[in-house]
Amino acid sequence: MNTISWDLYRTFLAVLRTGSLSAGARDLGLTQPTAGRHVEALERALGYPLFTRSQQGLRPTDAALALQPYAETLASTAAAMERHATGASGDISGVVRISASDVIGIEVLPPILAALQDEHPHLTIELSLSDAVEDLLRREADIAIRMTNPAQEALVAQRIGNVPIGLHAHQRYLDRYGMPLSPADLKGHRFIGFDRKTAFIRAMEVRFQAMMPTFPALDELNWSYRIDSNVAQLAAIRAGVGIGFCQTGVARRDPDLVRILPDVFELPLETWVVMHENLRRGLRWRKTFDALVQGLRDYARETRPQD
Amino acid sequence: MNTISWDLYRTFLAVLRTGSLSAGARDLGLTQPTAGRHVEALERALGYPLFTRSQQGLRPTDAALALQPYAETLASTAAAMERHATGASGDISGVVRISASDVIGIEVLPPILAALQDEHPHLTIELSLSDAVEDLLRREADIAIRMTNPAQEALVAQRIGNVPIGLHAHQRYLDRYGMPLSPADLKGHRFIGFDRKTAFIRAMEVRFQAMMPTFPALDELNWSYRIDSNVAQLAAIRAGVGIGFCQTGVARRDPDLVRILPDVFELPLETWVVMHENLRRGLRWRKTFDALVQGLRDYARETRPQD
DNA sequence: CTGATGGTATTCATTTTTGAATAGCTTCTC
DNA sequence: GAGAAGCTATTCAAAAATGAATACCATCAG
Repeated sequence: MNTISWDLYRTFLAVLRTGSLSAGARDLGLTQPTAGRHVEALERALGYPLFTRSQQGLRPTDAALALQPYAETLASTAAAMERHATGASGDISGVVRISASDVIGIEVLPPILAALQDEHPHLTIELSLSDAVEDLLRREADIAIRMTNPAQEALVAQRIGNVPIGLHAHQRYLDRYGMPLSPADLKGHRFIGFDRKTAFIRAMEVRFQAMMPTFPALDELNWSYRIDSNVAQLAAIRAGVGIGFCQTGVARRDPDLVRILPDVFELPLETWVVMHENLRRGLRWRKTFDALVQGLRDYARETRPQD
Repeated sequence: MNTISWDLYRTFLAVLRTGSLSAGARDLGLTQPTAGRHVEALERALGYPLFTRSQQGLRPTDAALALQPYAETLASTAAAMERHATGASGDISGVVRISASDVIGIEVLPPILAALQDEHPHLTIELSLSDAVEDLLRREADIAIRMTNPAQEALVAQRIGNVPIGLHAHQRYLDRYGMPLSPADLKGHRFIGFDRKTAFIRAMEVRFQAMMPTFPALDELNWSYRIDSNVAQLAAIRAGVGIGFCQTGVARRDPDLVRILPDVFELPLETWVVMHENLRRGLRWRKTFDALVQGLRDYARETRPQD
């Protein structure tokens, strides 16, 4: 019995992801006939079909979908291996992949990483911005900036500190609609919030109401601008759309953003930098990790009222 | 830039594991020249050597060793994928890989699994026996029998119960050397123990001394027969070599094995059956999981004094 | 209805990969 | 010191995988 070529798994995944032989082949730098042959060979090896062919693409069967997680793991591992492999080991060069939330990635990381790259010009940074927690054990990223204390073993973690979330609005908005001076004042204002409520948001709402009993019920507020992206919420705050949530560290940098009711509303948010411990010995990850810890600590320090 | 073929990683790993092109090729069903060409191609793609060639094989460079963990993950994932893929999905057929300690795998599992296979003749069982905890998240096994409460998420776990470890000896040994009736009596006896002390053993020793203050210090006992394998320890107990540690459930099955000082010495040992939650829907894993839980619960029940 | 776009299947020449055979080296055993 | 066993490197013919070209089908916009 001949074992199955791993390359077949790769094109299988590409076809599965893209939904067609042509697109999958394009992603892989192959041609459509070879992609077709790979899928065919895999199906022959397994003894059952993985896709139902049609003129507008290939629809995966249940069996194919069941295999997808494995193929995804293969892909992320191979990508991590290639990242690790490229770049001389003694030098600080090659690729480091960082996972962070979109706000951090857009508002906070650029200057930190720019300075790092100034120092190490051969270092390439891959930034993966999403609130989905990428799995460091599965090597979907090398280093992650997390908002939860990482309990998993095999990870190196450094606590940055608490960068709380506060309520903010632009000065222009406040000039027109007035500054809320008590929780009750909030009821008349326009609020920027989430569009669809994820499980995380829901959980936070509950925690939130429990923590801040003087705060009006969230349902009673006027959520007049709803968008899921935190960055887009921030943009809305800056544009004077209304009052929204935002990390105090980010808001503090913009002189026109004003914190609302700082004594009443404050949602703590722990920040951690986390890395797989296998990477600890690699110079480039170590340096990047240290730079992130340092840079984020500086950022966290800005957060505290210091003036 | 052309991406690296995943098959190169596979032969890279085989060569790394076996230490030579020839042996690696043999494992993979290839020939030595192709294995050599694969390694060469990988080195060319990365831009640095992975092995130093010699007449007696290939010695890996540091860079190669750094890449090994990734390749191992690839291999175990690909193996899991193939296991998952073979066997029709509606039927109970294909391969299930179980990880267990050697004692459990040799003394307890055979009848359970035999009954399961009687019922499902197309089911193939792979047993991986070691005390090394195989990682279910990394798919090194499908189902594991663990002695610790599995804290990781993404796992389905069922608690079996407490199957404590007790001191045991063969009747023949006791006839000749006498039955210890108090902890102090133990000092004159011959003991069967571990050869090299692992971190786990050391930790258990500490816990042990703390739990059983009336027990003599372990250093004072006469460890006259030392062997790391638990199965070999059991064999030694059965051969009348001396007094040794053994799961009470296993010992109870052999009428000639006598428990020593049951009221004084008892080391609790929790048992769990654990599985990756992705496999919950697969019929063959579900069935095997259930059979293991049922069979081990029966085994645990035997343990309790019931006569 | 027509043309553009994007998909699969098939054919065939070309390129690439592979294996068998062989030479040459080292180590170990008798 | 002879011989066996195990290894790498190289050569060359055979086998396998690939890509370009093409036919053909579905969908959508105008």
